[in-house]
Amino acid sequence: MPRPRTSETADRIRAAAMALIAEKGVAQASLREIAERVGITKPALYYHFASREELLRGLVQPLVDDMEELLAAAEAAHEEDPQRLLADYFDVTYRHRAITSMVMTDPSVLAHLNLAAAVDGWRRRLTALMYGPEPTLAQRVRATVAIGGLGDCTILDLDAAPTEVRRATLEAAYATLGF
Amino acid sequence: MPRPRTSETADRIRAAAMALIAEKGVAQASLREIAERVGITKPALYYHFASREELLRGLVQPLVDDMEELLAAAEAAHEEDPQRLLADYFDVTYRHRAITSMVMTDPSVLAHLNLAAAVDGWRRRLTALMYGPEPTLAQRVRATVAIGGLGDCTILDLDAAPTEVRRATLEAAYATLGF
DNA sequence: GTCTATAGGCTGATAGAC
DNA sequence: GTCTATCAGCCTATAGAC
Repeated sequence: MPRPRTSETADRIRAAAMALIAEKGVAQASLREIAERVGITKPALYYHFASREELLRGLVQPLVDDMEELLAAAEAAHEEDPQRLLADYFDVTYRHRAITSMVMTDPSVLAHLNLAAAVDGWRRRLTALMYGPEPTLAQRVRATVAIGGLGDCTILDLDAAPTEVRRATLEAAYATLGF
Repeated sequence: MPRPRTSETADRIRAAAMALIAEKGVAQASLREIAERVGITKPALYYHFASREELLRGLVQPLVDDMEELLAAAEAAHEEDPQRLLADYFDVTYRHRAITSMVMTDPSVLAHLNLAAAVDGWRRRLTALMYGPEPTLAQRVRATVAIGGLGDCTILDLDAAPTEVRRATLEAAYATLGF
């Protein structure tokens, strides 16, 4: 079933799926309703995506790819500066904040796509870069609070300029780390 | 439809539902599978619960009740000590960590039970107690990181003594607040 | 690329016997 | 309190016409 690399309809389907999932969660976002919003019928979706799961996987892939690339680069460069690491992590989650928000609002996407372990791995790898390969309990807790809380802030509605939110969030997360 | 105040079967149903939701998320926890685990048939559930929604609501109610009670008491006493407030908040979430974990793993329960606004209100009320009624952007961000990150820690598997996890978590959250 | 029609399975929920 | 039998409604997915 050869399909074009990029399809305008496929993009509209993805956009409709994202919006619907943000509103009602993954499980409630049915192909019927997605098709309805795009203005086509349900079977037409199957011309653009082999299955519902393939559609969902395509939604989160940009975030997954960028995060893996960031961590691989940081590990290769032995990047140890916590402020730099937090900033890079924030920027990736913020760039894909529509996806971040979707995932944080309904993490069952991760379970359904077998991505929960990957996300857990991101946290552990980030912690290892900042505190070394065998962090203490206190260090693991501090990293968890900083990274988890940072994620909460990227999706928080603060009616403030993004640059200010970014600065305030990075300051708060850095204070948590206790360096 | 008068039913006994406490029913051993109802408790077993709730336990099975909690376990199943923890494993597969709310949407995937069907009445059929819950009944199967309890060892009864699906219609038998309806003797104990009027609907699936009533069953779900009963699962999270203990956490909701305790948290509302904690906040009402803190507000009545004009409690302002951040360390005390964080500790009380941690203790409630930890006491109900099975529920906390369930909610954080799959927040769509909250949306389905119209509880998302309530949880958001908890964070705002806690922030107001610590920083006053009109916190700055930096203060709101710090409170969000501290409270959100604290929640992450109550469900983190750290293979350490609970008292140590508690101490480390409260230290990290307090450091975030920047007092 | 999109359609109509349909298969087959799962869901929450109810009726009524025991 | 629990059962069997059953309902309508929703789902993902496919077949085949245009």
